[in-house]
Amino acid sequence: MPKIVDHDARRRELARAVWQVIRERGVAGASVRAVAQRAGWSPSSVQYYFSTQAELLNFAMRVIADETERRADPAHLPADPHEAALALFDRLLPLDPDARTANEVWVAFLSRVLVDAEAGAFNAASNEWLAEVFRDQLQRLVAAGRVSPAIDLDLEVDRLRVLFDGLALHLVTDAPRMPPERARELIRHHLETLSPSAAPDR
Amino acid sequence: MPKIVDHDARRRELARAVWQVIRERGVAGASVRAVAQRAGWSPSSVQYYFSTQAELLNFAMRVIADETERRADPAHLPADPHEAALALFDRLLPLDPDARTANEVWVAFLSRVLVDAEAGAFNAASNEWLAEVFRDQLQRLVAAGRVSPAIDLDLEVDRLRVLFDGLALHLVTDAPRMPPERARELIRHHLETLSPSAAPDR
DNA sequence: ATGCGGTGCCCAAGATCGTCGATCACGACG
DNA sequence: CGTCGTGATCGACGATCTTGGGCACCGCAT
Repeated sequence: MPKIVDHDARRRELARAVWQVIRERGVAGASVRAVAQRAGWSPSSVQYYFSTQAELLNFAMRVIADETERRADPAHLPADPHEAALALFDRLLPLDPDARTANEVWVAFLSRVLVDAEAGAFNAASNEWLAEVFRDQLQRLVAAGRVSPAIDLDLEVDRLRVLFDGLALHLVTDAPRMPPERARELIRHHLETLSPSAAPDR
Repeated sequence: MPKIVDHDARRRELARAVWQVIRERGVAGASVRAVAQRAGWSPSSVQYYFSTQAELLNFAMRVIADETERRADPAHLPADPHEAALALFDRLLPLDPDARTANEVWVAFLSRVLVDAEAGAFNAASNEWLAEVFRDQLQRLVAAGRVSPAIDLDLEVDRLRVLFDGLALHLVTDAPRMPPERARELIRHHLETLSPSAAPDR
């Protein structure tokens, strides 16, 4: 067994190069050759770890999804459900530069969801995961009396999912009209409207 | 002046070929050659009308955007503001195959919004237009007593924009979990929650 | 009617890309 | 010290986008 290399580490290293190239030239510019050059390797070396370009891009996408899920770890959230929900959105929305970069790359990957079956599966799984997270948060808020128990949970989960993804999209693609503070305001307001004490005028 | 051809008509003809190819082979299959073959021309002829592939796809998207704006023409909307709003969303959301194709192209272009200045400007203008449309609708609903006059109009416009774009995104990228009927339901429910008579529990 | 110029269309070549096969370097183990 | 598998590379093929040049044809001026 000669010259043992940590394959997974090398693959993650290449994934980072993919993100950089995508941010600089867009997903269309994320050629195998460009990624290889960015990472300081020959195109053939990249192919040694990813036999196909789709495999490379899909892996880069999966790494982002994994990091996002890790960020959402409920371990260090505030005890109060309402505070916890707000904190969770702060972590999930692309409000800081790192998360913003991840979301820019994610937006770029969206085009592949329509074309690549595996990317589509990742996207579906990611949506499924987010639905679970939001369902859990809403249930906690209901249990704490911060959200009316009479809501249609499935419907509100979907509304929150859609609102969240639209918000993430606007934060990245329409920054001038959607600064981070505005996004926080919208989330706060939306949760407010679910409150049992919410007057219809507010 | 020899052999005069209506350039704009020819360009729209090619745009239609783009939609057909996208529907058959996806966005990735929308190569210049494939579009040319579909339209019955040589790749070079297409090049004569669109010097670059991005230009071709850009134009195809713009045509669809124009048609969408035309479809949103409030002239033939129902008189009742609430019915009119629902009808408008039916027209704007990618519920039928044509509108769906348009939105697939839109999703594919989202990645370019971050790296291409022209795509960015187009996206910004589109968002601006949509904000105006939604603001107008909300104002009509308020005037008709279907939406509480106490709402923060700017905030609700933004919430509706974000909800709408998230909905359009999910309709295209997560069709199994977001069928057209569910999208209609979400819109109806969201407008319901803005109603002055909306009980907090519903 | 006839030549001329511009328009519409196309071929061919250059550049880039994804992928495949063959090849080289090298270190661990027998 | 030889052998073999791993890591890394090069070269080539086909497909693609793009550019530059060239061909055909139409309509007006002469």
